[in-house]
Amino acid sequence: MFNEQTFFDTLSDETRRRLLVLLMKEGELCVCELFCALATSQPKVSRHLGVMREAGLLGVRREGTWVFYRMHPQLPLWAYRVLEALVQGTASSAAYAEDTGRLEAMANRPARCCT
Amino acid sequence: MFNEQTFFDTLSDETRRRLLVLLMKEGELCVCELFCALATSQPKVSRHLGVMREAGLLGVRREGTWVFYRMHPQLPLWAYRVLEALVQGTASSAAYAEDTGRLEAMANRPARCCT
DNA sequence: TGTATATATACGATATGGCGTATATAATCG
DNA sequence: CGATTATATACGCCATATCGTATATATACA
Repeated sequence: MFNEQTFFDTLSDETRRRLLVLLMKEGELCVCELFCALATSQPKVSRHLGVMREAGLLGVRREGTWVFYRMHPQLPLWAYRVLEALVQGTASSAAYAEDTGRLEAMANRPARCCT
Repeated sequence: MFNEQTFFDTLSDETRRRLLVLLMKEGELCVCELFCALATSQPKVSRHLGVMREAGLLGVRREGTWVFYRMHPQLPLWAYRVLEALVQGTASSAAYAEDTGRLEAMANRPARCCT
């Protein structure tokens, strides 16, 4: 079940907020797309995704060797509204533009993943 | 100016969230009302209020020896929406009911303060 | 079965944040 | 000014979270 404290702990980390904004906007992304978009290391992103999955924030789907993450379909409405407000607040930021820029610049995703 | 990281750091603490919800609902409260409502110590509440004031989340008004806190009037819209969603998520919680219960049970506030 | 790719986890080090207690500041009033 | 009430800050302690690096797991494919 969903815990308020855990939810806000999640939001207190910038990396996790960037991941959440991307997933809110793009719908579903694989791990390699996410750490490419954020220009950071794979273990770092995996750890943060794991935290959010255990917190009930994210849903996961495996397809071959790729793992796709998305927002959890049964997220409480109030939590979803918090995230929508976060997306709104982030929309015009330079950091978000850079993240989406790298995501869109990534060739053949996820078929030929970054390394 | 308003910092996103600082804002979410604020929300990661339960005491601060309880204070924010009370201020969102009640509009303006003095320090003694707040630490009575939360049934906790005065220094603890003062420190958290100070953190939120410096973060640009709260406005302050002094009246004699009392200090009244309220939500900052120029809070960014997206941040206000986050807080509205938090209020919604908290509305039916037992903790919130207890906080408001203690606040309303407090006699002659703020004229004759607790202790 | 062996290798390669994608993802997850373990571990030690470091940094940060919250707490309780004590004390300092600020304002009122006699 | 001295005392009282209300609020703010200082300090030391402890718990937790994040990071980088290394390694483990899982799947696909030759």
